Amino acid sequence: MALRVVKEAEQEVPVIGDRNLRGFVGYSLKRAYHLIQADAMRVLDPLGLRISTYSALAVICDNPDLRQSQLAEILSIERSNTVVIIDALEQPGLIARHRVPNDRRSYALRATPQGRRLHKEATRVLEAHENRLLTALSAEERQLMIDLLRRIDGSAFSEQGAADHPEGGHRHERPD
Amino acid sequence: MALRVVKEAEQEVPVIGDRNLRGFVGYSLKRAYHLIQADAMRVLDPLGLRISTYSALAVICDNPDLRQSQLAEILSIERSNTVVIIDALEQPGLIARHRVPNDRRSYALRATPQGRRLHKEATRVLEAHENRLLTALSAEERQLMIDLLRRIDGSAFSEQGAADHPEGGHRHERPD
DNA sequence: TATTGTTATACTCTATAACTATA
DNA sequence: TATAGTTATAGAGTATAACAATA
Repeated sequence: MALRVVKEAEQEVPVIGDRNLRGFVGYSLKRAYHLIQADAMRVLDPLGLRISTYSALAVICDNPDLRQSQLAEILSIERSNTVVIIDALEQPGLIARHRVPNDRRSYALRATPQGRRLHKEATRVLEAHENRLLTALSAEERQLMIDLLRRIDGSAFSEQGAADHPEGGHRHERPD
Repeated sequence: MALRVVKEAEQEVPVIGDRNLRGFVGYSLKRAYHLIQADAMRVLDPLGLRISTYSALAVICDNPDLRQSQLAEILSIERSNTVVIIDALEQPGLIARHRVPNDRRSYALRATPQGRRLHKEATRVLEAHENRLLTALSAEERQLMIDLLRRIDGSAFSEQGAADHPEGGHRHERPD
């Protein structure tokens, strides 16, 4: 009994927690993204897809004859990282790399019928997943969220003063 | 000239892009998070911090004598992953592991004066970073965004019907 | 038995540099 | 020379299982 009193005394439950971190959009973004991403991975796994391969498959289905570098630009990933993703989609026959007559450097990516079928099924699965995870938000709030996120994303290409500093693209200005 | 015409004809600029993916909150979340995270890493680097170590330092500063397992719970990370983070903070003397008299298994984490100083500076740097990246959003919209994200996060612990199933915490119910 | 911290390991996503073959 | 695809490699974050010390 005395032991229990001591235990409670030393436990000293923190009342602050991460309250101050919550003031950062980035921190709240990270937590929400992690939850959704983990569940998305879980529901895609039985279909043999990961988030990256589903995203690529979706873009390829919607943009026939896309080239890999265009895919990279659309998804904002590095060209080099598209290779393994494309490989993972081509191997099970979900997409195919077709040669382009006029430019033998590039491939025209096209989804196969199986790829389109799997894309449809995965999309249904993901919609159910979001409906399950986002019950706390109304349809309007979900759209509002997407719009706000889109504005963060879009502002990356026109930051404050970008027009005044035409040199632009100064990413790594290590001060050392 | 003829070559240029052919080139334009084959280029076939995609007009869809990721439009369908944009309908997923998870996708927009991922893109926005990635932008913010990359810039946060960049501005924290000169201070010798990463996002994970800054977050841990912030929580430790705000919750003196925190134990590592409590830190893990607050940040929603695995206990095992706190070890390397704590090490990275203890090594340069930003925090200290103090022994707890009543429980020799656990440590009481406390920030040093240097740790508190660096935390303050890093917080200023991160606030500037968010102000720079989130110019597209008003202060009210930023708070709205945080609130919406918090509701996604919070709903993880009280999904639909959770009140009816007091066992709670059923995270990985693999259907296989 | 249960819990705290720990180690080891693996997986996902991302970033960079350098190479090849074409243009 | 510039571009498309590729390879190799590294880093950050996360997840799981198993262990020793302690409760």
